[in-house]
Amino acid sequence: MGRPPSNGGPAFRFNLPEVTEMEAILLQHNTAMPGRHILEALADKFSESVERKGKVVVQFKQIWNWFQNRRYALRARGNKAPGKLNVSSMPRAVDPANQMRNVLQPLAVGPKPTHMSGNLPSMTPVPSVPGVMRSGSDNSYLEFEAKSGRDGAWYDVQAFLAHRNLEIGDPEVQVRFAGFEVEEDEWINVKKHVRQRSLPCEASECVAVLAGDLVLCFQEGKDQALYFDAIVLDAQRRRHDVRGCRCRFLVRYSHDQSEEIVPLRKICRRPETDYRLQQLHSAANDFANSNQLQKPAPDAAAKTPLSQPSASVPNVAPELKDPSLSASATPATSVQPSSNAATVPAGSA
DNA sequence: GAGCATCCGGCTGATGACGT
DNA sequence: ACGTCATCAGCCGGATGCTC
Repeated sequence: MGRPPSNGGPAFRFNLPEVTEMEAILLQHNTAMPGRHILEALADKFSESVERKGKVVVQFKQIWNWFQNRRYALRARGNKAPGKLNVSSMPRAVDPANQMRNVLQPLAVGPKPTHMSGNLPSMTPVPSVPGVMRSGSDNSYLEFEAKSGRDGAWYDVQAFLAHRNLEIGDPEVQVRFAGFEVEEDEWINVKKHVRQRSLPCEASECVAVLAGDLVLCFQEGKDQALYFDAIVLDAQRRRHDVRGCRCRFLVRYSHDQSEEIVPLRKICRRPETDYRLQQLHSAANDFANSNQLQKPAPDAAAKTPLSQPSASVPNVAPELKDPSLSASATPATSVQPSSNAATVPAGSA
C-alpha cells in the first residue's frame, strides 16, 4: 500500500490558501461532505492558480481525499475518550499490537522448576508444573507454547498438569493454556506440539526474520484470530522510523496454505534464530571497532546502542547494512519445533 | 555557543476494506 | 456509488546529544 508520488516527483501538498479555502467550505457544510461539483470546481480552481498552473494539476480525488481525511480527523479529535479499553471478545485471541501472548511473568515460576532445565520429554509427573521454567544454565526463563488439537493454533503454556506415556506413540502432557480455564485443558503430544515459546519481535529484530523461516504468525480471520505456524516466503525491507519496523513479510500459513503479507508485529520468531541477532551484534561491534581504528573520531554507528541496529543508519534496511549477516544467516526451515524447543536451554541458541 | 546529526512526534495525502 | 474508518508511508519541525 505504498504511497509514493505517482509521478515520481515531490509529494503533493496543498498550500495554505487552498487549505484555508477548503476549511471554510467544510465549515459552511457543517463538516459534511460537499457535493461533487464543488470538489471538481475546487480542483479546477487550484489547478488554474498562479502557483500551480502549468506545473501541477490538482485532481478531484485529491480534493476528495483531503475532505475525507479532515472530516475523519475532526471527528477523531472530538471523540477522543481517554482510558477506553479495547477488549477483545474472541476466545484465546490476543492483540498482537502489544506483543503480549499471555506471557507469564518470572514471578509465576514455581518453587522447583530448575530440575526440568528445558528437558520436557523426561519430565516427571509432578502436577501443575509451571509453563515457565528457569533455565539451569543461567538466570533466563524458559517459556513454552503448545499446539491445540482443537483449532491447530499455538498458545502459551501456563502449566504442565500431568504427563503420560502411551504404549504406542509419543508421550503426552496435560497442558493448561495461559489465560484459559480448566475446561480448555488438553493432552498434547510433547514431541510434536510442545516447544519453547516463540518470541515477539522488537523492531530492531526484523533482521532475524528471513525468507524460509518458520515463524508463529497472527492470523486474523472473520471469526477468530490466532497464532499459527507459517513459513516466510519473502521479506520486503523498508525504512524504519519512529514507529519502528515497517518491513513487510509474505508468509504462508502451514495449516491452510494461505498466504498473507504481514507486518513484523504479527510475527513471532523462533528462539533458534537468536544466533542471527548475536551475529549482527558482533558484526556491529567489529564495524564500530574497525571504524575507530581507521577514524579516531567517533561516529554515529559507534555511538548507537547495538540493540538498535537500524537506528544507526535509519534510512537503510537493516539487512542491507551488513552483508555478512544475510550471507551467513541460515534459514530455519529445518527447525524441529518439539525436540528443539523442549530441549534447548534458553540462551544457548 | 555554534554547527551538525539523529531522534521523535505529529501532520498529511493516499489507499483499501467494509458497510449502507 | 458513496461514505466511513483504519492504516500506510513520506515529510517536516522541534528536541536532544555530541563535537569542536
